[in-house]
Amino acid sequence: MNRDEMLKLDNQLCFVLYACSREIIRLYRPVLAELGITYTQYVVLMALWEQEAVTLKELGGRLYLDSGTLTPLLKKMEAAGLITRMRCPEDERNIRILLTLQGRDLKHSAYRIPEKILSMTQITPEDVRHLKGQLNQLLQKIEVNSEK
Amino acid sequence: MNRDEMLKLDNQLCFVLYACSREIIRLYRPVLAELGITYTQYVVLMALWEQEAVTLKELGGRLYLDSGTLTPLLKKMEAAGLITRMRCPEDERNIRILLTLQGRDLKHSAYRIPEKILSMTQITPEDVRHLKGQLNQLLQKIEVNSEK
DNA sequence: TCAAATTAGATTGTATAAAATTAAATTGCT
DNA sequence: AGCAATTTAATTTTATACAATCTAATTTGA
Repeated sequence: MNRDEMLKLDNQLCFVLYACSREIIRLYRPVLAELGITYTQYVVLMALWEQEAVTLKELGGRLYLDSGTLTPLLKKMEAAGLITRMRCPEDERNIRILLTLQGRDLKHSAYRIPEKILSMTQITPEDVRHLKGQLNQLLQKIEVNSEK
Repeated sequence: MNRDEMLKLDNQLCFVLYACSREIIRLYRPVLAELGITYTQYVVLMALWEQEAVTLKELGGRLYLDSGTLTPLLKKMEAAGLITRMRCPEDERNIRILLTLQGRDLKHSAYRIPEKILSMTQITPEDVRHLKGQLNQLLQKIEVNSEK
């Protein structure tokens, strides 16, 4: 591939990732709107359904988001009654994120989401597994490299 | 996989896509900053280096971005002297996007970018090709399905 | 023991994204 | 030709993202 080919949009791994990510999130939008949440709020909830009482810092590490994104997002979710935020007594610098009953209950409505999205994409479970594995490997490589 | 497993973050194809996309764009940021552009501006330029004089509508279709994103972005690029925007004489509703000499010349500085990013990710050309193919297939499936 | 360094979170400023709305222009139909 | 329906670009509104900076709490080390 010559240098002009290398700059073509269709030869960019990053561009197809960027486009795919936005297009899939577009599929989620109407489905999540039924629960009154956005995609970012959905990933926060998934993280908390797995492990509650994490700090903002830990949550950010898990989701690859910093306090500049999370602080306003979590304040909105607190105002919506999904979570509570409280300073840790043992170290006042940390904020601990907890689910409210409402936030915990929302999981019941969320159970049907994965299947719904899967049916919209027509992708086979095997392809999902394969693709997910490759992307996780790529993510690992980037993490290792940017720590240097 | 039971329904609780299905809601785990690590089992979401969408989440790894979303995270990967943002992390790779993070790698581009310092590289593109040397040219004085952002990642979105870079994909606009790549599209225009391939085919100039497209309308805003056509550009949006190519990049999966709508006018709400492109209009302010293109105005900024015009202010930076990279492109010009002009109404089509044959159909005044359309805006035609043209590169300036400076915008066209920026391609010379851009030639070294793909290799630079590749070396930062440590991914093999074979893996890139494979992953790119799978993501393009997924993108196609989403497009076909959301047109219904 | 206390000043310096570190850390977590909040704030600020800039840049995307995308839905909804508005305004302008064109097209198709009669 | 004339006008209603359609198309299109731009604008507005809301919600992320993220770098850079700031503040307060904690830890470190001389």
